Amino acid sequence: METVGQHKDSMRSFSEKSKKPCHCTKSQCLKLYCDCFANGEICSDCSCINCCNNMEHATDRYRAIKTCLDRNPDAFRSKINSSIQGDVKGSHTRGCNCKSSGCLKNYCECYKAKIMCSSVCKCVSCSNYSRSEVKESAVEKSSHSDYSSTHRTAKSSVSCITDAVVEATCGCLLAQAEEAEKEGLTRVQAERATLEEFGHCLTQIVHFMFKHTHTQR
DNA sequence: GAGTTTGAAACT
DNA sequence: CAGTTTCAAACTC
Repeated sequence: METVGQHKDSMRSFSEKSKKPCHCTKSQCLKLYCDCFANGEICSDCSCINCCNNMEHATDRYRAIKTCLDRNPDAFRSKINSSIQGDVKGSHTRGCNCKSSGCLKNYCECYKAKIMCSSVCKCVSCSNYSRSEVKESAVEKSSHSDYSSTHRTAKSSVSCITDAVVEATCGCLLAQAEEAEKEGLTRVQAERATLEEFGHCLTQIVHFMFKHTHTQR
């Protein structure tokens, strides 16, 4: 038999899209530290202390919202650009700044949003990119957290062809050549396959450059 | 559940 | 704008 409480819970989760309750203690839920506030929502069923993120404190709340908007007009906009021409991927508008998580834990806003890090990120030792897209990620990596490549190149789209990109491209070509050898292709066939791979690499690079001349700014 | 780690947000 | 502090979530034990 269903209890009243259970019913209430199911109604709640239905009407509130299972909003996560916050546990703020010091921010009064009036700063962006509070997820409810940051999502533009009123606290409900949270375990926060001294909460002012409700209609009883409407004035304080509006004032806090204004303060945030003064600081950043996009403060309440989604930080995720949801699409790149229908692609599943998105990108973080400001990127992350992770140092210790490798961008592989939920501390990382990109990882949490299930998106890969991009050139706007300033993360260190990033591992948040797809292995199957080594080429593209190498392009991206080279322009953010790649400290192994001697010095940082400017984040301009023109400087996409960095050491890391060259290295990744060579890696792809080598892999292709090895594969051709393993498959027992003739020399001509192998050369053709490798050249085609080179073409793919160039396409990726050009796509990336194009993409970022449009997404950045 | 307490304690630690983490990185965004806030502050200086 | 860079460095530091505050904060709450994520994580670990």
